Amino acid sequence: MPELAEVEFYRRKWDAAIGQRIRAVELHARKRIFRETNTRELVSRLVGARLISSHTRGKQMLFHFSGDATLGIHLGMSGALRVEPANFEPDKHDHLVLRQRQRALVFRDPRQFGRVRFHHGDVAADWMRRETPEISDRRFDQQFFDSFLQRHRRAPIKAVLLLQSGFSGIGNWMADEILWRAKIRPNRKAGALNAARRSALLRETRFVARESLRVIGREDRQMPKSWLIHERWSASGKCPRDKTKLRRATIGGRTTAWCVRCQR
DNA sequence: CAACCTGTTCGCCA
DNA sequence: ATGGCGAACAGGTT
Repeated sequence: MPELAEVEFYRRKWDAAIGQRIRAVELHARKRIFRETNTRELVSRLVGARLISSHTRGKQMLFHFSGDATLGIHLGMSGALRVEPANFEPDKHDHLVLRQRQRALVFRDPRQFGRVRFHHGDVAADWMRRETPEISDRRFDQQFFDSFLQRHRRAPIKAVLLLQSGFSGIGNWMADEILWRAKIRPNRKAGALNAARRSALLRETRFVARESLRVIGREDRQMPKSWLIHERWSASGKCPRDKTKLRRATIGGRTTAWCVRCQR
């Protein structure tokens, strides 16, 4: 499931563990999820360390532990974080288990498009750093937005919205939602949007990011009925505005749903 | 049984 | 050198 707001939702699941010591770490170093990660160091540094804090940068989660240790988790397409009782027994897709006295912190990812990283030291590793401003950041302004679209002017706007180097945390359903709200056809070239439409697109990008973060924090997380997300999966999906049957096609390498009537 | 999937990275090409 | 695009990664679900 994981895009911006869901990543935030999963990150918070491990908040229950803050301040507590890790007593044991269980993983299988050969799994793809640990590609290019020093798992021996991960285990040796995390055992005995306390979880101090965590945050997200786009879809990347960062968990900070005592002793300058940072665990990075990316959920990929099918990843999830859970908190389980102390006697939890992992199955084959539970790739990482951090055991505390009262609970087990679990990372599960059947498809293993996600990734577990580890870094020790007070100087940040490349994967922890990020030049890209978050959508909510003041630096994500019209100037940044316009120059990013200009740089990718030959690509369809849908594909541009999926580039994490500009739209931190935006994924497939959010991109469709943003374009639908801004009434822009997903296959329109990014460089073909005039100033008024770029302004609308920035506004709707901020709106969708802010609203999904606000709503998805709750356990019964459902976006409002009026949102495109409820219609975009079924073949019979209709535009929430004018009830036109949605069109579906692959744009920017992903399945895209849009309304041919109100998106131009 | 086949098609499909809320993500990223790589190699090829323009 | 930079950007666009299709393929590959893998297993569960429809």
